Amino acid sequence: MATLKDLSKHLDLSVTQVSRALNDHADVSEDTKKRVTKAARELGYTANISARKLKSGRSGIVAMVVAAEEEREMPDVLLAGVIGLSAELSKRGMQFVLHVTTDGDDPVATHRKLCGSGLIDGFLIVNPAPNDARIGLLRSLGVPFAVHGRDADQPDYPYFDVDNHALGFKLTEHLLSLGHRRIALIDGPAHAVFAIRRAAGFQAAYAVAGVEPAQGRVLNVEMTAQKGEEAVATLFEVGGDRPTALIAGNTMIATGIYTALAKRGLSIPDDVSVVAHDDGLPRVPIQDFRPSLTATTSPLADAWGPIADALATRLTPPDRECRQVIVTPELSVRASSATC
Amino acid sequence: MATLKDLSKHLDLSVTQVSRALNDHADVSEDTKKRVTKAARELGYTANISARKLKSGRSGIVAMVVAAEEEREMPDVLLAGVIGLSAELSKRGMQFVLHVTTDGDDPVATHRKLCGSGLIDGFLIVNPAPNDARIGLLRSLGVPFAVHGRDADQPDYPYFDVDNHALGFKLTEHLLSLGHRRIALIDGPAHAVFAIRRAAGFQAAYAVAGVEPAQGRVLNVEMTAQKGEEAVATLFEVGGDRPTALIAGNTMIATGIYTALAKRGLSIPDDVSVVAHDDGLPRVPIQDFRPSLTATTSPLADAWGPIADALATRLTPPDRECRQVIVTPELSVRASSATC
DNA sequence: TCACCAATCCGAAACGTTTCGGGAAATCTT
DNA sequence: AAGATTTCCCGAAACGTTTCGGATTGGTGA
Repeated sequence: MATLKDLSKHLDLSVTQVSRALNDHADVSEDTKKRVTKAARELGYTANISARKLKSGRSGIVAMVVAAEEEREMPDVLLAGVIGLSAELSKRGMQFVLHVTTDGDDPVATHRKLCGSGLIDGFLIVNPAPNDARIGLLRSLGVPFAVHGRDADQPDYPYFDVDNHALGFKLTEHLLSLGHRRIALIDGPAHAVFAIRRAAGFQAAYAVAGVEPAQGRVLNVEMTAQKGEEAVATLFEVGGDRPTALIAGNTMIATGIYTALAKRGLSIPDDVSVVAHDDGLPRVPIQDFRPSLTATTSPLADAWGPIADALATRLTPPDRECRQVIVTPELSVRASSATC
Repeated sequence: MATLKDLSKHLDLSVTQVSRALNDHADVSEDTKKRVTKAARELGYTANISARKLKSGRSGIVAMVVAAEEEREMPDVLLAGVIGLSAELSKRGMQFVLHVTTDGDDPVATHRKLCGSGLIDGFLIVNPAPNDARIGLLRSLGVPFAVHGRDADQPDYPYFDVDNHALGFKLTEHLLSLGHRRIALIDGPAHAVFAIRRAAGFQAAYAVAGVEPAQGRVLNVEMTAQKGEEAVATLFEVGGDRPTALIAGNTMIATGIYTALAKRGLSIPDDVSVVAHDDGLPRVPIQDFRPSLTATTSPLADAWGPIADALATRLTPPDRECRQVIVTPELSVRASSATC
């Protein structure tokens, strides 16, 4: 592989000047910049990232640590994240290290080790828990990171999040306005912040409508069709107090709900109204639902670009900008929700 | 972060000796080795990988490049691969870099660039094409790599592969022995070596049985339930020459076949026999099929360990062993296949 | 007593890059 | 025409590790 020294010999310039030319510094003439970049292309020069990192501290590599069990919990979402983030980072000339921890070993320890290994510029975190330990560690170590979601209301780090409170509120408010009172929210695991916020929005909608909130129920499950089906089973086996409307945390759960209700001979929306949040997962497109599904929409795919940007700007001195984005999804009313 | 120099000061030893102690060299006393490792643990020392790579050429990082469109084609398989490989490499103290190329840019160029970036020890390649260009590049560059599958009969590189010819042969032979003559193989994309080999095994079974091979059909599709369903539609719409038996390339395709036949009111195995190859994908467990599915089985999960080993041994001088493994799956006859 | 050997240790150089502190020549000010 | 400024350039040091070639012991056999 060609090195700076090779280039400098070939061009009869100092190594210094070649380096500065390639990094587009001010005090090198336009002419030499052209010559240098041309020669670099011809000789197939690529900067040695190890050497760069060693000297300057920048490698352009960011990492994400995911637990294998977490992968199993929400495979589609994580897959979308891995692909989306990796692609967006590649576009920005950065590289993406995915580190899967096997069952049993601690993600926080893994972060600590990776920090010490001296080749990673920053981290990406998805699906934070309340008061997330990984975030705590990275903050205390002063290592840059960006988060999909957030573990507090006013975080001091860059993130991209959906307004999950508003999302829960809108879906619930819609159903309440149609006259529903016994509504069940079937959403992701209770240890996920997004589910907690959505549940809060759900409660808030009851409060604003002046309806006794005890009539609402929240079920926390893994976000798969299978679990959605089981949740419906739980809700409808238990005698008289059946819900008249269901809210699904994503379209996979909604799929499960649709099949479970069909199995029971209950029709949508005549017997039960169903609404959902749509992440835009390619595997379960919302157009495929019959009857068409009333839903809030905010594609996961929209998140990866901003998150990559947030981390990239965070990494570039001297400003170390802290970019924070919250998007509020719109509600689209379709055929799956009707008056009670 | 603590460095070797910090340790050497703290222990009143030379940097050299600390390094040699940590790397378990022969000419350092057992006593100092103990002292050094203890101090390293206490001070939280982690070797700086950039520096190590720069000097010694070893970083412990291996990369895999996947194209985004390929991800879309076989999401479950690729996800399983990413998780499995990452986990297995982590176990061996190595790290796994996943690089997703966005639509349009060339995977081969990406490999070349990564080779030049000076931080990757070797590559993993999955799902090779016949005469794979990535393999050609890495070979010519002398960069170590290991392959899941193989692009030739007797490759000169480390790999782990299923005997896809035998697999296609066994499934077809089974159906032929039950009296079936019009058999359709619905398998992965025509540009994948595994599908080509299976098709060859399919043809070979016809030849050995002395049956006119023109009665068999091979369909190449993306390996999803959706595409499996569509394939059945193609096969059964076209008038009189319907197949009496179907072979599915994996359990996702088999799922599609089951639903498509059910929709048409065709029963398994009375009207149509169905057999499949089972990759052990967690999403579509073979136990869930009704009637139970006759299949060859070889879990993808069994591949990642051997592949990680193959690459790891390949990377360790001086021997640079070339480990090559082929497994032959067994056929389990169940309820989905019967006499014609 | 002396050379010799094994067992431990160490200094210094090197990997390829960035960056600090200057320096020479050309151009501009007065 | 002398100083000030701009423009372009360079040498050398440093990042943290590994490794080469030797150096220092204490002990052994002649």
